[in-house]
Amino acid sequence: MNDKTTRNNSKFERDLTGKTFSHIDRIGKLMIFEFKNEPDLFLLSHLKMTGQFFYQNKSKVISGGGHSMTKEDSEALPNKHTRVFFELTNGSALFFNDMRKFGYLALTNLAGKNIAKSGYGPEPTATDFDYKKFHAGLSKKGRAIKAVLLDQTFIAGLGNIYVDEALFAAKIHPEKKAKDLTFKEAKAVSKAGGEIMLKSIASGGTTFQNFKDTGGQNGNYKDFLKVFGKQNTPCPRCKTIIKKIKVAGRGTHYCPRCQK
DNA sequence: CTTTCTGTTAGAAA
DNA sequence: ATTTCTAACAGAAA
Repeated sequence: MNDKTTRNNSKFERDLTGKTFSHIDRIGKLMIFEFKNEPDLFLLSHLKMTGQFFYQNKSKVISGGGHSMTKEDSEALPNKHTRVFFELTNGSALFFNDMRKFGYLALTNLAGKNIAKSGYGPEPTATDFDYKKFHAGLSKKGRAIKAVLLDQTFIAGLGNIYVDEALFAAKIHPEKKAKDLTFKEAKAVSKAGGEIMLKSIASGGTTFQNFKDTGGQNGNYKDFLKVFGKQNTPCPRCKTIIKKIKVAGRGTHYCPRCQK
């Protein structure tokens, strides 16, 4: 929650009190909450680096007042990283936690939601993802392929972990110029990216340090990672030691032998 | 102790 | 126009 939203808390509360969540949409890493009978009201939320949503049913929601610091209480919500929480009519609650405060919740209207959506490129998970168009786009980019894959306006949804994993799957060096990818490579890396995302979603995401899902569970995709965080260990394909370098300002892991 | 690193991206600078 | 760098923040690790 940034300062701007904090200052607007009372308006934020006023605008949402009595409303009913009806559906949660998404584009890239942006969550879009919709409301029953409110076609011109949307709640946008981005988790950025450390944002988390937690849902607790009635029995677990604390009612306030003094309590001892037991082990169980260490997971009590709200806690010091809780920026916003919603008390729902069935007695349960939804908490938005964000240690580093980069994430946000923001109310907007239909026009605002559409503007936000228009800033995103196609999703590699889409069944109609256009590989030809993707390759044509790459051919105009002189930067490293990794930088382009992280560019949400160009292709939506991939973050640092999955870009490294997709480049490894497609055997492409992260610093290779985007324009130098063949059609075959462009198709392979975008296809791998989409498949990796879907597999990760199916296993609850990647818990790198302290990510938890809405119910407080770790993600299990870390068990499937091939190169991310695997620097100084053998490549699962060729046993060459995985390297870690910096590309586009981000920690980048790759196999110097497999990825050309 | 200080420095560097971290799952993201908007906005400034080049 | 496009690309790179920096800042926003808190905490863990080196």
